[in-house]
Amino acid sequence: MPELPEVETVRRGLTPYLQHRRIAAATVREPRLRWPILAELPAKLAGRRVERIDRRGKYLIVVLDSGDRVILHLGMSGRILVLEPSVPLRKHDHVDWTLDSGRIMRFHDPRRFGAMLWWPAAETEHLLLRGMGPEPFSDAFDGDYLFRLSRGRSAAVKSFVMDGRIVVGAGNIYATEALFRASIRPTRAAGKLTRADCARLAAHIREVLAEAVELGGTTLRDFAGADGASGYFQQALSVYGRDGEPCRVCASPIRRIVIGQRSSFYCTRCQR
DNA sequence: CTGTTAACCTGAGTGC
DNA sequence: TGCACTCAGGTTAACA
Repeated sequence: MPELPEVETVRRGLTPYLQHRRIAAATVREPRLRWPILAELPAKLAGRRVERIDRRGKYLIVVLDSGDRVILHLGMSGRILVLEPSVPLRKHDHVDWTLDSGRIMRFHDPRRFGAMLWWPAAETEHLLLRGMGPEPFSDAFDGDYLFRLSRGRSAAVKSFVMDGRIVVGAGNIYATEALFRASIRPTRAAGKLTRADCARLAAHIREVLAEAVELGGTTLRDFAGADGASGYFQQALSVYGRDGEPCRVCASPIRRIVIGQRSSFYCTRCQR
């Protein structure tokens, strides 16, 4: 489900329901996520107030009044919804936070690649977040940065920009779309990009992510924001999932290949 | 260090 | 209906 725009959409949807609210109780029905949920998490959460929700890459960080934080990740299939307590439980509803408003924040994740981790106030840095690349909207991320880091790299440029140590937030959909907008074939060795290529690529990564955030993300299967609404960016997809269909620019057929075990799509004419 | 691959897990869709 | 198979928006660990 979630790349940066979807995670940001969840953050924005969640914030009005969680910010400045107290967590009355937490229930963990299935602790076996990507990493096990700390057994003491419900006890640690009970009575805490939520200061705010931050985002770093595809991670959500719930900051508590105690200074402790909870790191949330949605993996491939995770969803977080705020619901009335009368809504019946479904399969894979692994965690509930009951808020003092009476509503429930419910974490649902069929594939369990997601995570809910405790980050104590005393720890300045979390292992998971260490070594992450810059946010795509930050000043640190631009064409010069991409050019510098890509020198000598033989890996496909698509794998390169999906590597969270290079830049965070661009997953399979948006990396694919940004490469189309930048007219760069996803198989090109990162080290063979010119300065101009890198400048276009950085700009288009930022642009496509920003547009997707504004449209509430991409809903392919079951992505939904905290209020259950779906995103609208799928209507703006140029190549992702369009294998065999005509390019919207030149009408050449869009081709599907596999790079790094992930489906990739590109226009054989527009992208070199 | 870089690059590639398998692995984690469940469900939906397709073809026979 | 049932079965076999493929695919899915992420990330890490293990390996060459």
